[in-house]
Amino acid sequence: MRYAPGHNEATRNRIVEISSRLFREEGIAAVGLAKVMAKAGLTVGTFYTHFKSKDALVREALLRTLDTRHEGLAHALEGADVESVVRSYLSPEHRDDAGRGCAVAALVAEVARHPRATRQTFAAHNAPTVEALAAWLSRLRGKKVGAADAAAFLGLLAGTLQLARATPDRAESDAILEAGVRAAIRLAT
Amino acid sequence: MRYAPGHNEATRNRIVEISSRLFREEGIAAVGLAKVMAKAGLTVGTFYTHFKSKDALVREALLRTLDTRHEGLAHALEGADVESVVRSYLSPEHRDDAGRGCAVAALVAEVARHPRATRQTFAAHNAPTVEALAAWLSRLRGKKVGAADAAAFLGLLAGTLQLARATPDRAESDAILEAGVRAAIRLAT
DNA sequence: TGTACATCAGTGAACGCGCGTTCACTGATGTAC
DNA sequence: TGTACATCAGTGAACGCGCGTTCACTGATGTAC
Repeated sequence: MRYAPGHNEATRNRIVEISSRLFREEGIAAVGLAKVMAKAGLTVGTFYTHFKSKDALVREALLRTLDTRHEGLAHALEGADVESVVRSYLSPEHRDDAGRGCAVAALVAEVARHPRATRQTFAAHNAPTVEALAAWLSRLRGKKVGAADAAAFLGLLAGTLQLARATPDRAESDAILEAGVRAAIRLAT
Repeated sequence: MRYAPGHNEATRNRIVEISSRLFREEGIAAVGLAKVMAKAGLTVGTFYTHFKSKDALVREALLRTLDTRHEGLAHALEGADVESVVRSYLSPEHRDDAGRGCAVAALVAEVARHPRATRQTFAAHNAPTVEALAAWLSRLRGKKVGAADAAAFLGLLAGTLQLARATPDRAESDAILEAGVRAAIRLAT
C-alpha cells in the first residue's frame, strides 16, 4: 500500500504520544515495545522503521512530554495566584492520572539510572520549565530566584506527589497533598 | 552438609541486606534474583527455601531498610541543628551512593506502581520516620507539626535528591542540593 | 494505453537472552535403635 | 559401637514467557518508457 503524505510523521508521532503516556503511567522499564506498538495498531517490526532503538524512543518521549508541558506552563503561570498553581499540581486528579501528568514526578528516579544521553535530554528539556518557575517565583517573592532554587521548588512538588501516590490510605494521601500545598506556598512567598 | 544453628537466619539476612542495597542502587525491576543470589554466593534455586517470591523479598527489603533508617534517625535528630541534618541528607555523598541511602528517594516512585501489599509495607514502615520528623519539626518551630506536614518535608528532601541525581552536570547538581538545603531550612524554621 | 520497475510503511516469524519459578536431587550431620 | 534413616540448605537444570532486535518479504501506489 502507498500512504498519504505525512503518514510516516503521523505514525511516528502517535508512537511517541502513546509511549510517553505509558512510560509515565507504568515506568519506562515496565513498558515493552510490543505493548506500545499494539496500542498504535501496528506490529513490533514497524517500530524500527521509525526509531533506532527503545532508548531513542525514550529520549524522544521525554523531550516531547517536557516540551509540551513547558508550552502549557508559561501560559498557566501568567498572573495565576500561588495557591491555584500549586493546588492543581498537588491535586488528587494529578495523583491518580500519572499518565497525563508531570514527567518529573513520574520518571525522574528512573531517568537518574539511565545512560548519560537520556539524562542530558531530560535535563535540557526540563530546564525551560525550571527557568519559567524561577521567573514566576521571582515575581512572587519580589526578588531574584535562581534556577537551582526553582529546581528545589519543583523537587518539593514532585517528591510530595510521589509520596501521595505511594500512600495506600486515601485520606492520608490527600492530607499529604494538602500539606504539600501549604509547604509550597510558604516556600513561594 | 549440616549447618551451624542460626545459619538459615544468617543467609536469609544476607539476602535481604544485599537486595536492599541493589534495589536502591538499580531499582527493583532491574535487579534479578540471579544477581542477588550470586552476590550472596548462592544459586538461584536456594532463594525459594528462604522466600515465597520476589515480591515477598521486596517487602522484606523495604521494611528492613526503613526500620534500620528509623533506628538511626531518632539518634541523629537528637539535639542536631537543622542545617547539619538537612545538609547530610542533601549531600553529594548521599546523591552518589543511592545503594546505602534513603529508600524513599530511591524507590518511592517505583513502589507507587507496586501491588497494594507492597505499598502498605512501605507506608507502615515509613510512618515512624515521618513521626520522628514531625516531632523534630515541632521542636524546631515551637508548635505542633502534623505527620502530613512532615511527609511533605520528606517529599522536599527526596524530590530534590532525585533531581540532583538525574542532573548530569555536576556543578548544576551540586547547586540543586544547596538550594534544597536553603528551602528545607526555610520550611523547618 | 499498457507494461515493468521502484518505493517504503508495515508484516510476521525468528534470534538470543534474562526473567521468576519449579523440582528432583545431593550430602554432611544429626538422631534412633 | 555400628547401622539405618531423617533433616534440610543448597544444587543445577529445566519451564514458559516477554524482552529488544533483525530480516526476508508484502503489496498498493507511484513513475518511466
